[in-house]
Amino acid sequence: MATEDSKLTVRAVERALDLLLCFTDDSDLSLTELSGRVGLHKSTVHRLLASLEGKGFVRRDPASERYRLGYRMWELSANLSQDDEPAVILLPEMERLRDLLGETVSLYVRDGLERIRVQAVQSSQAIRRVAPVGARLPLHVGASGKVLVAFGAAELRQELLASEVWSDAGQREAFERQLEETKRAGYATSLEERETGAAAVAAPIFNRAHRMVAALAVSGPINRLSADKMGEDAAFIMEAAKRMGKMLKP
Amino acid sequence: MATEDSKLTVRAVERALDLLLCFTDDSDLSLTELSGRVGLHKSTVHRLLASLEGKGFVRRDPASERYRLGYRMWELSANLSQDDEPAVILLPEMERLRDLLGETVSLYVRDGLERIRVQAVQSSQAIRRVAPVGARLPLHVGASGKVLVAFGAAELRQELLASEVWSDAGQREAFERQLEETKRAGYATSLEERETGAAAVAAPIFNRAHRMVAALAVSGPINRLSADKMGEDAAFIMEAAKRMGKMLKP
DNA sequence: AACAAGGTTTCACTCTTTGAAACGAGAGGC
DNA sequence: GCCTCTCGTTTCAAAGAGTGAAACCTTGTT
Repeated sequence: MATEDSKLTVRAVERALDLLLCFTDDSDLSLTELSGRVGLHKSTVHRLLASLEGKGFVRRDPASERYRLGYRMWELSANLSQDDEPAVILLPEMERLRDLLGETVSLYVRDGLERIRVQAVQSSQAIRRVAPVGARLPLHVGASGKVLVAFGAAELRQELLASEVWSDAGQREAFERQLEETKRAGYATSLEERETGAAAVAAPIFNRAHRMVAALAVSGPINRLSADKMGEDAAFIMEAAKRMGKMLKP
Repeated sequence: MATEDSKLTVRAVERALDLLLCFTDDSDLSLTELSGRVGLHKSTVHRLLASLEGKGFVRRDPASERYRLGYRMWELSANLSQDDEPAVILLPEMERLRDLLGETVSLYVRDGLERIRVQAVQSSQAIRRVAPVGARLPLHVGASGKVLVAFGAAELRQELLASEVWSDAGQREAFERQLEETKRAGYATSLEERETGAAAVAAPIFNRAHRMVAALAVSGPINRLSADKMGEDAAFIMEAAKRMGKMLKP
């Protein structure tokens, strides 16, 4: 890939943010590790880290001298969940749906060519789908991925289909067919697409301006969520999604 | 103040982080607002925001076109609470203390010349101290501030006393006396120092290497937490703090 | 239609960032 | 005790990257 839009962004900033993103995989890292991770010279990384540390985005563990995310991140993350965030507003409704169906309920929003699980309530059953909030997942596998693409902007669909995520043309064409099916049915399903033994049903949530803002997903083990069962549950999920859409701000 | 260590940090990165910090006050901001806030030219801010947006740290509300924190922040904040974080490990003990005393319990760590409330469990009483997690507060007022300074590094104490936070020398000297009293007693109290009608008792939490890692505070309305009552509660709080210290990782 | 108020892009100047290399500071090993 | 290896920090010259004024575009308003 070429330099693309070399003028429109600031390289040093992007590099610093790449450093921050290293901490999604590991909680603490040394300078040399970070340097290797992002492929930059030690001195460059050191300078960038000093800037991050100065603003409190990164700190050094007093004992190990290793770098970790700083407390400014705690401060910022506390302000993430504003009252107008779907992840906050829809939580009670998600709990109701969880209690109704007995399975784990998740809420996804799209971010670029990926999706983020911004909220989740776990099933209380012994065998259940565990869904950590904050997880970033691909858009081209899973029920909510299909929903987010099928009911999203046409440009997104083009961009995803033209991207490099497909193992072969067959996979891409199968996905395209599933998109059509999703638009027709109003919901999507997935059987062991991303995790073996796991199944999911997902439906779009539209705000009052008829724009899709999130995907609501119910997921669990395949022996409880058979194809038939998912078809039945879909009605409840779509109804809940409709109700949720009316609760949103804009 | 002069340019200080002009060579050791990266200006563009610091500016970008300043932009991110603007979102602790407001959930969404326009380019012009941000530009005014940080005192930089629109085009500069635009370029920095493009970099932040490209990495997902900032996004634009599709409806209002205004900037907000992006979903990468959700992802990162989900990874903040590692299993070795005091804020996570100590939560059950904090709940026990809350049930024992019936008042709001908070956990603070120092960050620079400030402190962050990294965890809190609210009292269940109708009149109670509300303590949002993530809040950044000054070090020179409040019971936990005194604890964090009194039992912290000597350099920190020097730095704080030499800083510009004091309204007059009398205030600073009173604070120094309270530090001595705190070290002697093993805990600190505050009566309406930061918020009128609020009182607090705080004790240090030391890890097994005898380094102070956090301050444990119990706070409530001044009519329930009289000076006498605080003295009695202090024993429970110090005992809880001691127990908590043994639960920490390093 | 003309205007105003954001937001976006261009462009020349130069200041800032960059990475190699030198320097320090510990931690083991011999 | 000395040497060596590794990791973090600072220095420095070269140039590439960031900066902000200004022009441009887009959208909504009078």
